[in-house]
Formats: sequence, C-alpha cells, structure tokens
Amino acid sequence: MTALRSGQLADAAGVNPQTLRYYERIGLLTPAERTLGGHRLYAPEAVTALRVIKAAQRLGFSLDEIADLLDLGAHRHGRREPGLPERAAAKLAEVEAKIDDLGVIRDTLRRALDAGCDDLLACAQRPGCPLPFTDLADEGNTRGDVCC
Amino acid sequence: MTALRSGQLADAAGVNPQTLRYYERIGLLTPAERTLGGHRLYAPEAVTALRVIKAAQRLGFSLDEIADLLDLGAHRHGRREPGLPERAAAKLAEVEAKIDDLGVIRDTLRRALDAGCDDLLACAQRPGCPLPFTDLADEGNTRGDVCC
DNA sequence: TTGCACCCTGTACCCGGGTACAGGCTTACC
DNA sequence: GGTAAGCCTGTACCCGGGTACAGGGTGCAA
Repeated sequence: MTALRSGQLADAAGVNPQTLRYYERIGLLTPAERTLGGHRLYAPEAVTALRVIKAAQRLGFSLDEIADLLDLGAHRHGRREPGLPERAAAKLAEVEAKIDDLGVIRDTLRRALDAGCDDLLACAQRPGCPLPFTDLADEGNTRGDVCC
Repeated sequence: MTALRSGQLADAAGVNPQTLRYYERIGLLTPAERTLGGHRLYAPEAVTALRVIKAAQRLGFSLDEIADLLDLGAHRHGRREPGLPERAAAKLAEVEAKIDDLGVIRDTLRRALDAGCDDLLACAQRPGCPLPFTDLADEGNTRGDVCC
C-alpha cells in the first residue's frame, strides 16, 4: 500500500541497504519512484521480489540469471529464448551433477579416512593410497583408481 | 632427479606458470633453490606436491587449509592442532551437509517443474507455489512448505 | 528552526583463486 | 657473440556478490 523507503525494504527483506543499491546497479531491482529530494521509494511488492531473488539464488541461479528470469515474466515472451521451465530443468541437471560429484568426493574422503592416511605428501608416494590424484583433477569422474 | 624450471613444472603439473608464483606468494609451494641468475629450480617431487594440492582442492579444501595440511606433515606434530584425519573427518561432514542441502534444492526445483510455474513474480503471490521463499533464505532447512 | 535519523552519490575495498601485462634479465643453443 | 625462448619482478586486473566509507542532502517531528 504505502511506499517503502530503502531502509524499510532492507529491514523487511532482511538484506543490507547497500545490497539494494547493488541490485539496482546490476539491473535486478529498480525502485518504483523517487521523492522530490531523490530518495528511493519502493512498492510493497518489492519485498516479495526480494524474497524471490533470495530463493532463486539459493536454488543455484546467479544474479545475472535471476535478472533474466524476472525480465522473462515481466515483459516480452518474444520467444526463441528458453522460459522458466526450461531454465529450471537445466539448473536441476546442474544440481544433480553437482550432487553426484560431491558423492565421489565424499567416498574419496571416506576411503582416505579408512586408510588412516596422516601425511599427504608421504602418502601420495606410496601405492594403496585412496587419493586419486590424477583423476580428481578434472571433475565428473566416477572411477576410483588406486594411488597413495 | 634433475631440477625443474618453473615452466617445466607448470607443464608437468598442468597449471599456469603464474599459478606457481601465486602459490609461492601464499606460502603453499616454495622452489627448492634458485640459479645464480635468480631462476626458480624445483625438485621433481614438486610435481607430486602440485597433484596433491589439486586433489585436496577438489576434495573441498581451500588453499589456506591445504597449506596447513602440508605443513602438518612436513614439520612438527607439535600437537594440540588437529591432524589430517580430524580435518578430513570435518571436511567429510561439511561435504555431507552440502549434499543434503543440494538434495533439498533438487527437490524444490523438481516441485517447481511439476507445478509448471512459468512466471516467478506472479507465481510467488499465488498459494500452492512450490517455492519456499521464506524457508530457503537460511540454509539447512529440510521442510517443504507450500507457497507459490 | 533546529535537530537527528535517514538517505543520497561516488568510490574503494573485501573474499578466493588465480591471470595478464610491461619492462628487463638469464640461459641455451648455434 | 648473437639471438630467441624463457624467466624475473612488480603491479594491475578478472570473476561474483556484496560491504564500507566520506562528504553532503532530505524528511519529519518537536
């Protein structure tokens, strides 16, 4: 209903006031208007917008991607650009890949713990070490070669 | 056997030569000696050291933590500081937490996809939206409230 | 009208993990 | 001894996502 001052919006959304200016700078959240003196005035919906931004960020979208997503809905379905469902599906695939990758890392750490390795450099030179030095270099690898 | 020049080490380990200087700057990898003219000379074991660094990095350790880990093995088990197994166990817990967290995110994305949401801002205001705006803000949350 | 809280702008800095560039020296080979 | 590749140093820049600070203007209530 009543417009919000930047400090009120920041409080309501739980962010730093400077963050609002930052979001404005990168084109993510523009105040509805200004007072005569130049103070920003935000519509109450800005609180929702900020929550959406924070939720999307948490889902793994970058601020750039979020700006895109918000624009998609706001103006122009000019098409030939992927919509929200397509982007969410792509992000889902990314997240799943990341989970798999972390699974490999978790298993590797477990093996290192089981092996009772206590000196990285010494261990690295002995056969039987569970740390796959060459493999780990490029991610997305699921084999578990023997090493230290 | 023979000492390595910085370029040779960089090639052998698959890193940028500048990265070696960077690692030296942060105390992670110091050349064994220098030529009379001031060129760096690395022992052949430096290749292994670099591979260890890259593997540890991939396991989720920061360069700071890695420097600590390498020092632990190299000189002084002065004790009262956690050793490699303790740190690996802590890192394992971190990785598992991260996996769980990403699991929540994956499920949320799936729900958003199932709901066929195609406009973030509009969706956020309707009941029944699967995006948990308030919950997602602080991580480590496993509940799935109804929302957009 | 005075006082204070709040807000404005521009600019600089933080984190981690590097990368790039300029200007000059060394090393190696022919 | 010439020449090219390689190395040295210092400094500055990149990414993303903010945060901080200085110096000055506004908004509102008493």
